[in-house]
Amino acid sequence: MDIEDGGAKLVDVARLANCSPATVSRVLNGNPKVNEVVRDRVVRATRELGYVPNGSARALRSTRTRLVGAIIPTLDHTIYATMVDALQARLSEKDVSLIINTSGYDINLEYEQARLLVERGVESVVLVGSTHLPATLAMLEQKRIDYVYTYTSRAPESGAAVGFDNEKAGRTAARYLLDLGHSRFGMIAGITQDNDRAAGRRDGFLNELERSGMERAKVPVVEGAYRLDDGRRCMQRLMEEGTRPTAVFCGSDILAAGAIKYCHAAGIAVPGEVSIVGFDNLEIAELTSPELTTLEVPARDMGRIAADYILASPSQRLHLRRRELAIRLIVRETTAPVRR
Amino acid sequence: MDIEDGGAKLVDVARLANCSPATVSRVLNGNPKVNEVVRDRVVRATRELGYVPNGSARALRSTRTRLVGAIIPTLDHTIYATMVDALQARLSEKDVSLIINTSGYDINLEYEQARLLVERGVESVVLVGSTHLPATLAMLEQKRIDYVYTYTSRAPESGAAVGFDNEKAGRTAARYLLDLGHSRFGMIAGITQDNDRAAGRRDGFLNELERSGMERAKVPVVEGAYRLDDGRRCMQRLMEEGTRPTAVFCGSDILAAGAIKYCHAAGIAVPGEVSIVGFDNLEIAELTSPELTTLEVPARDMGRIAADYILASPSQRLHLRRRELAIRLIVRETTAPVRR
DNA sequence: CATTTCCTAGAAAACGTTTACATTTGCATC
DNA sequence: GATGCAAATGTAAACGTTTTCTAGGAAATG
Repeated sequence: MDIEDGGAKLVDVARLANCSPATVSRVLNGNPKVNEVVRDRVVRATRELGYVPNGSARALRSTRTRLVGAIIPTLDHTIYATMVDALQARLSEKDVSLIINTSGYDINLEYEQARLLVERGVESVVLVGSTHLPATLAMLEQKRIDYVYTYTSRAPESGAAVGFDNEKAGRTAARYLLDLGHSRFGMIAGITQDNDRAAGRRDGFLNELERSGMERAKVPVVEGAYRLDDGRRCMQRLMEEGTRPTAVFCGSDILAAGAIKYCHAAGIAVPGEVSIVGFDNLEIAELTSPELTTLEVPARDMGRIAADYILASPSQRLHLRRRELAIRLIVRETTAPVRR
Repeated sequence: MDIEDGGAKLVDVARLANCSPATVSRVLNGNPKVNEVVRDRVVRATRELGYVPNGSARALRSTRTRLVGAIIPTLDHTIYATMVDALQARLSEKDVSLIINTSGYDINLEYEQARLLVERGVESVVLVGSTHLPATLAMLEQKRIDYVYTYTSRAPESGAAVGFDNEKAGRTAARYLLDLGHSRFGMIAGITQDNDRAAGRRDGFLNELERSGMERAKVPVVEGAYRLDDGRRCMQRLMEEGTRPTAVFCGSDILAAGAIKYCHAAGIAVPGEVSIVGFDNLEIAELTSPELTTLEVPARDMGRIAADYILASPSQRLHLRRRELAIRLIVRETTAPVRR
């Protein structure tokens, strides 16, 4: 009986507790119909042997893995890291484990990772945005794995969405700047290729401007990756090419922070000569000087609510699908009425 | 043959490819000794059925899960998120999945999470720091699961460490400030309870000052959580109580950023009246004004190297254990020679 | 006291793979 | 032409649980 080696198994516990494996299994799974004294023997034996159940065997037999997968663009961007943090925290309260994968904004890579997740037997998948390979969704549906979109309110046919309306958020930024009297705009968007959120924000911004009589084509839009340097470079292009805007909307606080840094270096007053609005409300929004006016993305809430959806029973879920969260405008110091 | 339902199984593939399950298994696992034409039939059948192997069954039979676990304090702190990002990226190249857990700096919670990871059958565990419950390590060792410490160079008896020497880093900060001529110091440390890294930095800092003749007890040390607000509050205490220091070392860039904000608000010149050194070299170090002098933590490298260790064969591993990375001092604008 | 009911616990059959071992086949060798 | 060998494939027994079904008593009922 060399239990030392691989570790004790269920039968070892059964033997020590002087009962059948079935009974041990019942105790472990909280099955109520087992005598108290027997239950006690089992619990004691379990502890004595340091028994840890074999999850694979358990999953194989019961067809329940208690595993959830998440595929996000990157963990380097706080906005995603925070969502995952909240998601994991909530899931682990219920002993559900989270496998995380980063796709680097590449939907083909995302497909491969989804495949691996399916193979692992995840019961749900958290995805970011609504742009995915049809094959990815088809695979999940075929395997009866439900998935949740985040950072968007555009819900899939069959599935859930916990997020916000990026287009509306873009409109909000435009509305705010218009109300400050601005009439010459620019935008630094995230890379919109395969990124519905970045594209949505841009479209909303331009739509609202158009509705107020601006000519869409005359609003310069440059795209950059979510890095300080790109923000700097993009701002430079905006300020040096064509007529200089007095108000710039950035698709991320990082881009905005870079833009502010450029202005400092170039001697352009913020918000005196140009107003800047960011997006995300990261911690850095309080660190730029002047402090950054921005739109708050409820990353933590999304993670928590996505977890709640996943943990809910099928009947509860019906109410939880399609949850649209509000985006708040946080006014700080980088915006001001246009100078006459 | 209702394959539609649960999805095709290995036997279904075998039937369609007109061979035995064993052969299908061999093809799937890249076993070389299978005829090319048969292999081709199998591959075709696999694709046609959209077959995805059952990971649980596979893991149960082969005793290999290709699963790795990581338990970190939080994903909200960029320094950890970045490490995990790199770790995951490297692991997924080899089709190894990463389960992540956050412990919120609580080593009891860490134990529970380690337990769950063991149950899931992870083959390795990545831990942060060297302070863990003995029970946690005992469990891992008993189950023959190897673990890797990160953010520290203090390696466990049986196990690996990829990180840096926190004590030495603290000494570096002290040395640098001493060389600038400072003689009145203060420190804003992270919470040192159950946190060997925070404690190590503090000790190193104080040790080096002591070696230069300072009286250890006369150096005020306040602790704060890694949040802007705490940095602000701690700096206030440091500047208002006792004799005012001319040089402050902070256990994190976040704390340093808060400290700088306090100085702005209080009208204290940085670095004119007080020099500030941070720790981590986060993106925010470039966003404070003045820009923050700090020590760079190689988060991405740690993640990558930890992954390399995990993926290495047992024989290769011997060389990879105990990897100490260098900490670089990044001089920016928050430090200056002491004013006479 | 016989019969039913209820509850607990055991026996044994799954779950979908991998793999040790056995078998077949084709070839080369003597 | 028999024999041996290697390579390719098949057979069947695991892997460690959960769960269905059945059995054994004890308690309740008539």
